[in-house]
Amino acid sequence: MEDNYSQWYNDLVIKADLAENSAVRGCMIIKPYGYAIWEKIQAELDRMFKATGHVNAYFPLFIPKSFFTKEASHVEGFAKECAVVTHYRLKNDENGKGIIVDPDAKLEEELIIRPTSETIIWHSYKNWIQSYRDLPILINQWANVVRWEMRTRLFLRTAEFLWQEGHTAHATKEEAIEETEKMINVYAEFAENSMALPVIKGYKSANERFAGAIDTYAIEALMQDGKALQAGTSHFLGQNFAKAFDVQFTDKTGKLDYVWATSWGLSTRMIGALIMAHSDNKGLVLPPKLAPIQVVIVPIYKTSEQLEKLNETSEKIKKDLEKLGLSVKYDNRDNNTPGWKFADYELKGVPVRLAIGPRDLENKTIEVARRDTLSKETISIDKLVGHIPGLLDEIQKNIYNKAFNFRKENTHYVNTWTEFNEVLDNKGGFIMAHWDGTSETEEKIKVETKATIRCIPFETPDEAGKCVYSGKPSGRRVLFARSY
RNA sequence: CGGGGUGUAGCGCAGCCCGGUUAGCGCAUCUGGUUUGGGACCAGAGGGUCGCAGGUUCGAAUCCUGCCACCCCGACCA
Repeated sequence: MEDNYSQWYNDLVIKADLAENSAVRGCMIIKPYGYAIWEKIQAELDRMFKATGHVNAYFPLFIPKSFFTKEASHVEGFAKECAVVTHYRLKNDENGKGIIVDPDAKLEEELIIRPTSETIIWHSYKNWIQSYRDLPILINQWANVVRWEMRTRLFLRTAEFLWQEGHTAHATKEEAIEETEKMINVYAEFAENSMALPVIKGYKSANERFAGAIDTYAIEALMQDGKALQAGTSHFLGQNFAKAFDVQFTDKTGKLDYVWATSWGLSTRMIGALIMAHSDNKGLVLPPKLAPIQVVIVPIYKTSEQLEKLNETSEKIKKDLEKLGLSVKYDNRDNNTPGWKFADYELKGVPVRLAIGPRDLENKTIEVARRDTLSKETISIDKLVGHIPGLLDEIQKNIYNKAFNFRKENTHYVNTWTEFNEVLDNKGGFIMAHWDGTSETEEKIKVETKATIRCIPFETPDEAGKCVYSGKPSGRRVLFARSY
């Protein structure tokens, strides 16, 4: 494991052409290649949301301050990290000091740049919901949000980030809880199938719960440096927001009741997760399902006659692979050597690289290289197109298995406080340990070790034990880790 | 907001302690040529208000004061 992990990671991101720090504190520029990864993530999630009955909509970036004050715990949770718009105009300074904010253009009510959209959305829902016939509302929005964090980290915690946020309204508590569970399952399925990232689904403890939620479900993933990353959350909001925004409906029996709510979100942090879960010393390793370029073809030649012949063969291979729905790049730029291109596409994480030269043309062969194992084989061109789809599947599986085994090896079942500290200091990773269920104990553990309860896993067997900290009885183990 | 560190070419850095020619190196860029099966080589060229503002001095990237920005470690968090 790398000691200078964060340094290595920052270098990688910059070298990999993914992002660089902008002049604005804690914001990121997502360069085209990084954005292409986000577009793949978006496309897959959007498909899954629609398959589960959701539709997309868009709400304003600006939220009047008064909206925020309506839900008490929500304000408390977000107040400390809001960017606020106070004026709407600039003017030339009379003393010639350039452009200044026009003091006459002060807004009567300040506008908050959304850190999340519950408040403005529930303000709208009030007008959309009168009867049980208006329910459920199942809306998702793709948006940017701003959270003025004290400390930022590229991809993992930037001041502005892109995400999707789902906001649903339901007639019954049961239906809302079912929705909350459904969406955490969608996230888990996405993480495991598309991102090749094994995750643990579970409940958040009261301390870690979303501001304004009754219950928060989360998926937690383990990064290669032994730290946990919260990869997606789904919240059961109860009737908190409905009450705060006075959203009532008439049910089938004619009785008036408050609406039940959920919200769920997943952000560009996932790009960071992808990088930190799968990368090696040569750069990114992208799972084929999310790779903007799945196959790259690099020609090797000396003369322009050779290149012409290679162009012909390569373009045909490219077309044949594209017919299978694959994304293929043929890189015959002559300003870089093949060796340079090999290294560059490895840095970018392209799953499969094909190299073809005069020698191959003679033998009717082609070199196939895998990014995940860095292995190479030479196969007959005739068999190539039939070979690639299966190879991509295999790579996808292999990346998942590698991450799964890593997590398995780094999940420690500990029973004593000494052991707990030893594991944290020497190995890191996930710790499954008993906990007495109190916020007090959780807080003490956090202060002493920086480890928090990542989640109370859904699928953990009942097991009598004693709290690793207080020694009080516990009915099951929970997941501890140091996290991002 | 507390503790530490860094600001010198597009990027990465040396020079600063101990002030003194025209501020240097690697990568990248441009031109010409030779190259191309794992990050090519040779020759030449362009590119700098040394973070900003004061001060000390005959003379400041270098010393002093103030400010600003960024990074790392905490508190906060997706």
